[in-house]
Amino acid sequence: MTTKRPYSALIDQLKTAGLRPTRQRLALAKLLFEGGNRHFTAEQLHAEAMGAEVRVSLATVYNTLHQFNDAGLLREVVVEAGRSYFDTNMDDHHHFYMEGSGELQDVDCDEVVLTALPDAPEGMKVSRVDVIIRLNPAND
Amino acid sequence: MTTKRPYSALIDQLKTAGLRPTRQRLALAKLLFEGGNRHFTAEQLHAEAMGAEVRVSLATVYNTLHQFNDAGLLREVVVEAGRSYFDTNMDDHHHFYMEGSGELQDVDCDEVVLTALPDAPEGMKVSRVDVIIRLNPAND
DNA sequence: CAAACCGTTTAGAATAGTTCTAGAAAGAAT
DNA sequence: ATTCTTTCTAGAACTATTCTAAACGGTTTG
Repeated sequence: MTTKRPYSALIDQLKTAGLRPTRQRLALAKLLFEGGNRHFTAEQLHAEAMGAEVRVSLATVYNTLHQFNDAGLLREVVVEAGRSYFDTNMDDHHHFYMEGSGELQDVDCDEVVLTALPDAPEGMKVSRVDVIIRLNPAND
Repeated sequence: MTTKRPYSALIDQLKTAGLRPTRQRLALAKLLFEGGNRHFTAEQLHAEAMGAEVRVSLATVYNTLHQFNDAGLLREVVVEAGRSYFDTNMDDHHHFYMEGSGELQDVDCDEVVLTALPDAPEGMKVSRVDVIIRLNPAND
């Protein structure tokens, strides 16, 4: 077993990203990256941390999420004005968005095939292509 | 000339949508739909209205934009958390988004070809597919 | 045309989500 | 240990948006 150094992988990831492995960052990273991929808002993560043993301020949650985003450990998904979602799945993929419940669901990248993309305008380069499939309850 | 009934088309559109053609709605509709397609935020439209002859409250701008959106006269585009953009172009199309400047640009739908889309989950139907091509300044 | 009716507008307050601030705490360096 | 610097915190501030209650204005009716 490797229980002696429980979070060495996480610590290394943080260090590599130029982030000191503080108690708070480790605790949040643990919540986020242990177990499968997740979608959540800052408020949700904060509530979850408070519910668990972890005591972090909301400001720290926001800071940490942005730092993790910049470091490529997670990504922000914009589907709704006035609310930021984050996604720990860093594979190339897209999203279903349930407009009623506000729920997000991953769509594997091979299920959405983009066979044509326009050239970026002069002096610009594409940083990312987001495909959001908005869903409503069917009433058949 | 047809200056006698200058906005009869707009008036009819509003009536058809179940909206009374009030002074404010007509003035905003005029700003929005005369001249080509546009991207803007509520604040921008409000500022523009104030700059012109039109006196409308910000709350009315928000109300009107949502009513127009629901009526299918324009559509909301979500590209950035914490800020709503609206687009008067109702043709099927997608968007470039300049992450630096916050500018939006239309991408004709035949420039983005989606050859595969996943089935919507049970009991759901697709209401819209948004493709957002995020751009950054190239530094070649 | 007047009166009444109800949708609409308004200014300002309220709210939600996020960011900022200044001081306290805690890793890291010496 | 001491210093140095980054990070954390609570709470204030800020931004975009929505709500509220009262005033207004189209519209319909008599």
